[in-house]
Amino acid sequence: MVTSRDVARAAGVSQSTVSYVMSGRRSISEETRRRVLAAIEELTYQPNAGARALASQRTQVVGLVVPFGPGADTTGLLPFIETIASCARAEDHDVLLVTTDEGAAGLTRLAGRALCDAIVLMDIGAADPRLPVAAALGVPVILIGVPDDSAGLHCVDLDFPLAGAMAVDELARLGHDRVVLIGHPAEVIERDINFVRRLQRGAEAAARRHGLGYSVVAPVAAGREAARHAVERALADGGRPGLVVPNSQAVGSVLQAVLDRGLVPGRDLSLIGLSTDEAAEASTPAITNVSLEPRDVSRRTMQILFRLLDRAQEPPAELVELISPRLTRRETTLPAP
Amino acid sequence: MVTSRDVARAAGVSQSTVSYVMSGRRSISEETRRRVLAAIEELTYQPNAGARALASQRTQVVGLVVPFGPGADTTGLLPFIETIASCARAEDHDVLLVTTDEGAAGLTRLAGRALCDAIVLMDIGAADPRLPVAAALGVPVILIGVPDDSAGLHCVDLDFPLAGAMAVDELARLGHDRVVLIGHPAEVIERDINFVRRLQRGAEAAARRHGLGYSVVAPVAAGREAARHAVERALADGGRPGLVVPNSQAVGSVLQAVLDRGLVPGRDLSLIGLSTDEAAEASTPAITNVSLEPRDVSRRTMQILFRLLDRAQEPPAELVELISPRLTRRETTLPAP
DNA sequence: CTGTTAGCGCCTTCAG
DNA sequence: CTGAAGGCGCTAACAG
Repeated sequence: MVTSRDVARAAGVSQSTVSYVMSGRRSISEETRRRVLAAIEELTYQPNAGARALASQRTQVVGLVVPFGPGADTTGLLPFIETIASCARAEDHDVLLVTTDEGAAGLTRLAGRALCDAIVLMDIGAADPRLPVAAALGVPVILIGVPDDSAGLHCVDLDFPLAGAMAVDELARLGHDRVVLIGHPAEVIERDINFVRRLQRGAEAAARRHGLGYSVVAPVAAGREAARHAVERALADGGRPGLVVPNSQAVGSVLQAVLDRGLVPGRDLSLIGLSTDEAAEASTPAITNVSLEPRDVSRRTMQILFRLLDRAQEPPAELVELISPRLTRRETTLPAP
Repeated sequence: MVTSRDVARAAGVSQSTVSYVMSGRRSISEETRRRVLAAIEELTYQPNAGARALASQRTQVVGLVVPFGPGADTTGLLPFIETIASCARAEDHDVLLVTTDEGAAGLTRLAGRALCDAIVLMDIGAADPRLPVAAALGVPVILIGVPDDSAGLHCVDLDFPLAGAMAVDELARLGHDRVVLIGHPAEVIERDINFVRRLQRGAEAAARRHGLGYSVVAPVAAGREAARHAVERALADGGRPGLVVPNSQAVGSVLQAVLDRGLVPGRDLSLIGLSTDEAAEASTPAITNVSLEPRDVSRRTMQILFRLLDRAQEPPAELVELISPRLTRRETTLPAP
């Protein structure tokens, strides 16, 4: 292993000078700077992360807590991880992966062992038991997801009320006279996450604005049978219904159930999913969707995180940041009138 | 921050005793042991990871290099990551995520900065330029995927020749008289990965054994049009063809293309995909598949990794470990005769 | 502008 | 069975 002392010796300077050349924390004559950099290059020196963390109290690592483990919804998770990793690297940080099945213990470990400088927490429940722990951690924590009470922590999430409103606006524009939301399975609602409610609120308000009928069909369990039942009930009342399916996992089977009834979305009715663009495009027919914008959400998260880490900069005053979704028209909605 | 000195003071012992209690590297009287553990509990002491790494030269971190970035195939990646993280935690290790778009630089960084004790490298190309670098790293590296020349590194992967043979065996059993492989898009073959060829070899040998016709249709580009063309060519020669699609991403559109021709898999022909079980089950109709067994592959990988880290234990003599796939009969293959 | 020095918190050899 | 002490490699005062 080559240390900064080796570099110092090779460059004919003191060890601390090497350190200062690397950090830029004090001015160095062009001459010695060059010599040191040459020696670093020559010896392919790299600073020891543990030693640096010990001395500087900064690990250059971001902890990322992701929803793995039994019962977790991992659909569309990858773009989040990817974007977070990429943003971290852009600031010369690394990402340490922790899974939600460790619960609060994972958080105390990250902070207690000084494994990272900040934590990104995903899969936030409405009353997530980890939040009080997270808030008392002594390390900045940012939530992806909005709980009922954020405990003073910064949150970033999709603007779900707006997502609901956008879907309904579009259905109104296409001439539908009523809107049906096909909800989540009961277990998701239980375990999770108030984004469903937030979306419903937005959708309902928009429906009222447009004077459209509005209903929610009882949550769909996983699987095709349940989707069939839900669609049956959704279509039972006649009229010209537009369907909204705010559930990445269910969109496919709901679409299939509609097709199985001999109805063609895009001709006989409209269906708008809340899902990743990837999934929406991969489907046949391609689904008109409101995107979850994982990349925008992640980017904003990391932006706030690094602002929190630079004590030079003010953190954003607003604790809750909502990212606007994007509606993409594909094949499952009627053509514009 | 509470240090081991604080614990020592609270327990009325020396700091080194605390260290020995935690590591178990020398015998401690039951009495002092109890006192120390009580103090640790009381103060909720956790060892500082940086300090420990610096002193012990072990980080308790596993580097995981995953295929993110433009052009990477991330289908079915999550179960790998999840299983690797879980196995790491089972040995009190953490996982540091690095993306393939850093290339060899990511590897030298992991090792040079002493960020981890061992590295798991995914998305291995047939002649992966990172391999010589990886082999000279001074840190154990394990590959998920089998390159042409493993450079002395341990590899774990699905047994693709066997996967090809299993699919063909099944098609023979179901009474088909010829087998068509619908290959990968040219760009995948280029960039990647010789698993396609390995699978083809296994499939071809099996077809010969059974006296079946065997052909490969020119690679499918991404998208539905390409799938349509491929299916057209695959079915052009008549007979009773069985299709094998060794491409998670293409299975869906190939299936759709078959349906669009008015043919029903499971009635008019058979289609076997090489894909995750999740994707195979989610599809309508559910796809008979040969699974990629990401969990088995990952578990074996981590088992080897920790054996390499315990210099007490012998590493496995065999460098290349192949995991057996599993064929699951679903709705896209004919009923057994 | 540069060098010297004192830790950061823990592991581990050496003494007892 | 336990304590004292040196050092892991780096940062950041403190001195010049």
